[in-house]
Amino acid sequence: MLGNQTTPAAFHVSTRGEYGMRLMVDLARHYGGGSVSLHAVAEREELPEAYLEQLVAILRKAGLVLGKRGAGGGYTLAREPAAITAGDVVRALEGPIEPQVCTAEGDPVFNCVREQRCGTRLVWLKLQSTIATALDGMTLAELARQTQQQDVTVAP
Amino acid sequence: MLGNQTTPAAFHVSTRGEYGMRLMVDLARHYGGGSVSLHAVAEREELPEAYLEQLVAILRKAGLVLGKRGAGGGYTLAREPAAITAGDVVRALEGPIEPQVCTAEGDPVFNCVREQRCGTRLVWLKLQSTIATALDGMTLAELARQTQQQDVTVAP
DNA sequence: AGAATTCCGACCATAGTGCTCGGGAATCAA
DNA sequence: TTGATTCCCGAGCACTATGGTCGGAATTCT
Repeated sequence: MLGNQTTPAAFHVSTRGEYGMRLMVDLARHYGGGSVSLHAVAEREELPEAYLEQLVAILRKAGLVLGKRGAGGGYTLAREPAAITAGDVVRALEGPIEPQVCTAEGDPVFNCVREQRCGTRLVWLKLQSTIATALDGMTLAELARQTQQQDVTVAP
Repeated sequence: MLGNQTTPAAFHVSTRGEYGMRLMVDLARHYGGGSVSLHAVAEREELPEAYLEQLVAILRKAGLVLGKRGAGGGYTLAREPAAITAGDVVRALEGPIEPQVCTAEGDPVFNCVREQRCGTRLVWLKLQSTIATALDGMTLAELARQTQQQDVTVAP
């Protein structure tokens, strides 16, 4: 392509985050009811099962889900739904919340020589903390519950 | 690559947004002092001038800057620095703030059939409004001023 | 006229996205 | 023990986005 203007969308969450979140909410809904197979999730959520395998592998390595092999096996949440936040899921699948390398989470990295005269660092810092706070404030329990009842009315 | 785990970073702002924001803050600092050439900006901010041309073209089409050709020409902000927000700049360069297509800005699009039973839509909705509020709350005037004084001390 | 500078569009290399496919290993049931 | 089920693992692949470069036209100032 070229000097393209059609910049698609800012802060877009890829299918990793999207599908992964749906997977986790699905597991939250069935929490306490034994293992859930990826096949079942893929069917309910209408997602490609082979692709979900990749995503759930990441979630397992992040310690968010437990896998059980064999017939009757499947996945379960590693902790109760109220103890897993949207931030946990997003960070596992999409990486650390980090608008810029100089605004990484946790450690205030000072690897940029322009640091002091940088007029834009504040933007990305604020953004980082804002996003993190929002995501860390939502648990899978809430998300699973919110959709039990059908009233998804959000004021703009 | 393959089933890669090294997911780089979530909510990463590309160089379009990064460089563009630095360009705009630079223009804000020189607001009222006539046109500023891209050459000067590129030198001060240590950015590739040819690439900046592309970015500033987008900003001009978005009505955020004005270009003046010829010797002594350059760019100026189209409005006063206090009337341009970080959100304006980011939206122009990176596209609308839209974590998911079903959570586009402005119009609550209902193009998703899963809508009602979708447990994750609330996450992206909240994220969208959170990000937009943060970015729209910062003006170029503030950013330009903040770095005049050297105290960039932000509590984590 | 000549220099400066914006404007415009083509081109290109690399990496990330969004999957598919094949096969191995564990577990359960008949 | 055989087979079905399911997780687990790694390779491959098409497409798009990213992050630029380059050459040249048009405009304006001196």
